[in-house]
Amino acid sequence: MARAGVTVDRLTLAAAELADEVGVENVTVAALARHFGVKDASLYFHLKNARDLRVRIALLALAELADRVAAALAGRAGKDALVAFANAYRDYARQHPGRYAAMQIDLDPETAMASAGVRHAEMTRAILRGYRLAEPDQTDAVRMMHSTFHGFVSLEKTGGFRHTPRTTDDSWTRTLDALDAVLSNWPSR
Amino acid sequence: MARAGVTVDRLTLAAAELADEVGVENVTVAALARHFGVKDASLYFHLKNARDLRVRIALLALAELADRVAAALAGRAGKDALVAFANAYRDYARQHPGRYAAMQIDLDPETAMASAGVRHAEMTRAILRGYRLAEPDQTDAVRMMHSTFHGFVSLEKTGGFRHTPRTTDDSWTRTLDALDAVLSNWPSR
DNA sequence: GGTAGTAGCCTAGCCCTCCTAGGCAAACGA
DNA sequence: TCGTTTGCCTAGGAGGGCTAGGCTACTACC
Repeated sequence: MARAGVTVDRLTLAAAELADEVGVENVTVAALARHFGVKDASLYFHLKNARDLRVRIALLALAELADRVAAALAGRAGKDALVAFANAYRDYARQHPGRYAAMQIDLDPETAMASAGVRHAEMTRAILRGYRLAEPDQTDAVRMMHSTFHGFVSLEKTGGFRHTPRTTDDSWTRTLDALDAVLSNWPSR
Repeated sequence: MARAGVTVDRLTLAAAELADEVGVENVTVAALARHFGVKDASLYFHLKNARDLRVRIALLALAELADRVAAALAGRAGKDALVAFANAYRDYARQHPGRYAAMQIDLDPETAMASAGVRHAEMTRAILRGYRLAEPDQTDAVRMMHSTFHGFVSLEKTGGFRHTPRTTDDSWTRTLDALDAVLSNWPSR
């Protein structure tokens, strides 16, 4: 009988698309096998286990996001760079809710170090060059930035902002204004 | 044979404790049934389904958190209130990781409106009284605050800050300083 | 205090997912 | 063309989610 031509990469991509459609929690090895017209047991030739699959989705998403952020950041500095970074981040999360959710998985340290998350962290730090912050303020600022972005995006997604009529887009713009303001004028100890 | 004396409240509490121990994703109806020395099918007399159980954990957590925040806020104003709120929030999330994770479930609008999440939102807004912000800045500031808290706590938990030596406690303190600074000096449009 | 009704638990059983063991056939390199 | 590897298969066990239908312990009311 003809082979389906399954590879780990095709598997990961299909899983990522499935995640965006039906949510990560519904990305199962069995569903993926059905998508390829193959028995679920066959996929264990390519995958270690179900967690392995989710980790691969997360790594794919991290790489894609880092690419997008890098493209958005090219040739920009200061607030311009901050806004471009933030919008690339939020847009990715909204266009790929499943991939974004998958990214939140707890990676073990070695995997995390080998992932595009490192590139991501470096780019975040690069933005702060425009704001002239020395250590340890720089680390604190990086953490605050990332917290704000991630927090906003995930609250927006789970409907945490639904009870107020104001559009989330407007709040997002103003939050970035505020972030730019603190970074420009970081409080001293 | 003697009855186990299972009630929805006891079930929810046990599930919340189980969530803190083994993670929400491992809170199963079957595991809960074992804990009460009862068959899993019996629990469907008390619960609609597995999702119902998770929603109940979320509602319990929201109520507990709102209580803690309310206690922390009593008699405080300005930055003092901001810091007390933030610490109550973060402490709860760290002491009850499973409950906190359960809180992130997507509640349907009616359930959300009837939950302690509303109280929580009101208290967040109350803090801003000390900063004299008019609408719509107030809403934007509430959203930014909540985003920062949630983002920081969840990144801290999933290990997003592990790659830098600086302690998360220090970054947290400085993030609150920065937040206080922007709220005190909210940028105009 | 007997008894009807209901609340609380049971068994049986179906479907789904995860995963392992062992087998066979297609594709490929020598 | 003939192994060897690669890719898929069947069979099956373990465990979670959930339904249907039945029995029993408790409660309330006459």
